[in-house]
Formats: sequence, C-alpha cells, structure tokens
Amino acid sequence: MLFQSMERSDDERPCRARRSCRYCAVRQKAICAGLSEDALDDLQRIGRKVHLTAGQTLLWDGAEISLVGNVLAGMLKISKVAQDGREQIVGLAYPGDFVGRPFGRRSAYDLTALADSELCVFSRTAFEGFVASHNALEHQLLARALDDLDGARRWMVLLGQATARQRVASLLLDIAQRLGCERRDEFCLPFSRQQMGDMLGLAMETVSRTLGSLQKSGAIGLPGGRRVEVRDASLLAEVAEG
Amino acid sequence: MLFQSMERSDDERPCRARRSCRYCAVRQKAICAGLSEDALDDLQRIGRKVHLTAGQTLLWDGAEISLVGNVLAGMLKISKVAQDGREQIVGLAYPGDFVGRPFGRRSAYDLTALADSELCVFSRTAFEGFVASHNALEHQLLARALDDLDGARRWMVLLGQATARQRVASLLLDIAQRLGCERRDEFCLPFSRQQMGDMLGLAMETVSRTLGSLQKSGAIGLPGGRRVEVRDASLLAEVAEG
DNA sequence: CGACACCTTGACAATCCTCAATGTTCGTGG
DNA sequence: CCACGAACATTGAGGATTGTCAAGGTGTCG
Repeated sequence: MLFQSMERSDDERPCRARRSCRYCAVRQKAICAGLSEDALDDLQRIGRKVHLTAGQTLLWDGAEISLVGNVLAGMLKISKVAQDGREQIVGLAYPGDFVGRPFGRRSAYDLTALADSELCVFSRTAFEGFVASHNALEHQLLARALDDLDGARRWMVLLGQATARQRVASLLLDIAQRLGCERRDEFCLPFSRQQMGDMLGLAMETVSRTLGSLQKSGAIGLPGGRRVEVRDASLLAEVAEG
Repeated sequence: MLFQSMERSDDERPCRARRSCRYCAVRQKAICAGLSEDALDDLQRIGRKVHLTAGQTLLWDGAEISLVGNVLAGMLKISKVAQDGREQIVGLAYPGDFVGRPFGRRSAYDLTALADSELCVFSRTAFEGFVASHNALEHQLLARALDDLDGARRWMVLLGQATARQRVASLLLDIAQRLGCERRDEFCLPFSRQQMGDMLGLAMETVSRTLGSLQKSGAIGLPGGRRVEVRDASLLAEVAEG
C-alpha cells in the first residue's frame, strides 16, 4: 500500500485552497516542514499534484527541466543511460524527498516511477521565484543536496570496492531501513532484478544468484514474487560490511 | 607549479586587512565571487590561510568538522576507506572548489592533499553564522552542492558500468580538461597509479596495464614519471564513451 | 488457459584481481 | 657527482569473480 491519498474532507476549511498542504502525508518530512502557515499557502498556490503509474517518466536526461517537486507517495528512480544502452540508477526518491534540479536549465538524469507514485510539483521557474523570497527554503534545499551528496558518495564506495555479495546485502539493508519500518522483517522490493542490477552495477543474473546464495546462508528468505524476508539482520550486515 | 602565492604587496591598501580577498587567485571562481566588497571584508576577518603538503589530511571521516573553506591552489582528494582498508576516492577538489560540510557536525570523508595545497579556511560555526546573514552565499553553496551531486552521479555511472579502459580514458579526459587548459596536450598527473585505482575502482596493476594499452593504441603518450600526453583526444574520447 | 514478463539456473568466456618479480624514478647522503 | 635506498611503476602468470548466452521455470493477468 505505497499509494495513499493526500486528500481530506475539502470543506473543513472553506477559506483555504482545497487539498491543503497542512494535511499532507509528508508535511513533516519534506522541504516544506519549516515553512510558516502563510508561506505554505503561497507555495500551495503554485503547486499541483501529479500521479505517475509505474514506469512513467517525469524528467528526461538532457531535456529542459520544467518541473521540480516533492514525492508524496510511491518510489522513483533517478538514472542515467550509458552509450551502450545499459542503465545506471544513481538514486532513489522516497516520499518526502525533493526531486528535480532547481537553478539548472537541463536535467542530468531520467526520473521515472518505479511504483505508482504521487508527487506535488511546481513549475521550476515559479518555484525558483518562491525560493528567492523564502530563505528558509533555500536552506532546506541545501541541507538535502548535501545529504544526497553524502548518499551518492557512500554508494560510490559500494560500486568501486564491494563484491556482488556485499552490494546486494547493502541494498537490502538500505531498503529494509526505509521501507521496513512498519513490517519488522519482511517487505516487497519495488523493483525487478534487472533494476537491482542497474543500481548495483551487476548483471541481473548475478543479482539473482546472489540473492539465492544469501537465502541459502540463512540471512534472508525469498517467499516469492519480489518479497524479501530479513531472517538474520546481523548476518546480513556482516556480509554487507565485508 | 601548482602552488602559487595569494599575496600581493600588502601595503597597497593599508586601510584593509592584509592579504585582501580581492587579490585572491580564485576570486572569480570561488563561492565568494558574488559577494559585495563589504561582505568580502567581513568574511575575510573570520578566515585564515592553511598550507598543506602532499599527503596531509585536513578532515577525517567520522570526526568533528571544525573547518570549511576554499581551495586556493593544489589539489585534494575526498575519500572514504572501506572495512578491508581499501580506499575509494569519491571526489577531487581543485582551486576554486569549496570543501568541508557546513551544517553538519561530522565529516563523512577524509580530505587529504594530493599535491601541496593552499586553502582559505573558516571555523565551521563562524562560517555558518556568516552564511545566515548572507543569502547570496547560501545560494552559491546550493549551486555547488548540486553541481557536486551531478558530478558524483556521473562518476557512479562510470563505476557501475564502464570497463577499465573506459574508466581510465574518462579520468584522463577529466583531468586534462581541468589541468590541461594551459598546456594544450600534456600534463602531470597529481596522483599515483594506486590513487588512480582508488578513484576508478580498479587495481593499481590494471591501471598501469590500461595506460600502457592506451599508449600502444596511440591515444596517449607516457613520457615518464607521472606525465601524460594526450596524442589523440578524439580517440581517447571514443574509448571513454565505449 | 495461454501469453507475457520476470526470474532462476547452467555452461562458458572474459575481465579484472592477486601475487610475485623486475624495472624505474627520485631524493638523500656520502 | 655518483651511489644507494625507498617508493612507485611495469610486467607476467594464474585464478576468482562476474558477465554473457541460452534454456527452462514461475507467476500474473487477461
């Protein structure tokens, strides 16, 4: 149940715009968190909701960026395609994350929904105008950009140094941490084996074999489909760390 | 001649602090570029120069960050060490680049001089205070963080998808672009084969062999030492792109 | 039930790593 | 100025990991 409606009874506050930000599912996690009520109302006026079904692409590598926004629900991949057609996923966007590239004319990546997703988007130029008059928001953007940079660099260590086993284990732990908060030890991967490979720099077959091997060693269970059960988190962590 | 003095005749403007920012070699490239004269003077009061000899480390992974600053001359590596002791270089800092992590207590990387380097550093907290009262600077920081993120993600594609040949060729082109602007086709690598490997996720021996192979195919020359001559830039680019 | 996409498994080949020996460069001190 | 040593670089042989190709299995949706 990744998708969840952002809407509450619209007539609760008839003087405000419908679908108020203050009932937003990611109100506390997104960049809007620190904004005043008034600023939030202003921001709301330039934003709109977008629904993406799995596989739909919102931004293309090299194309003009017209949109930026917040992920409300679902999951998206940030990816680049190499010359030979193989794809590298360079990041994931979860609910509460900010996507797009403010203050840049062109996108450097594709942005594509992995699962059905809901976003709250703004025209890039309108958003830039809003940021110019709200310093707190620019600070939020900076904090997020720095966090994203840290995340990207942590991933670079994985891509540069880790074995297939370490990579797969690390990814599972990462996902479990972000998805599995509710369900203690089982979750549903929001991507195919191929997409896991695209993320880890591995062939699909290697991912499949490695998952099988992790299952055999008792670290995880694979109940079927894309479900994963973390059987022995400490063992998994041990594998991930090398 | 990576090192160059930032100082001019100090008594030109006796009413200003010595070693004025306005004579700084990276005045136009660093985050300070957009600042007013007055703001620049304020910033200068909280900054100081630091000289690092090759191999010296300024920030440690996991340690408190006390410093942030601009690179004036030289070159530094941003790196992380994996559990097995192998190092991954996740970024390079050239003159004009900003280093350190404002608004974060701990560094996520080591920051180490590759060549003798000169920096203009600030106490992190003092710098944060300065940023709080200068929005233009925060905007500069954001722009840089987003550019660094783009760079890191481009590198991730390399680490995830490229062959040894592609990686080495890409690195050479990258370096040539940033160092070789003056000398048209020859430059001196500021790092060892091992460090190239640390950057590319390759063993030192593979780097050495690949360089030899690129020389044999006529793309580059290796006059000796760490010198590299780009003989056929378009061939090199072709190799890099796959 | 069948078509389709996705996943698993196997055999083989290629790339790259490891280990080891040799060669080179450069700085230091006699 | 040359000789020495240490760090760095090259080269070779062999092996491990992972990619590629191909076949078959599983699940899902109409």
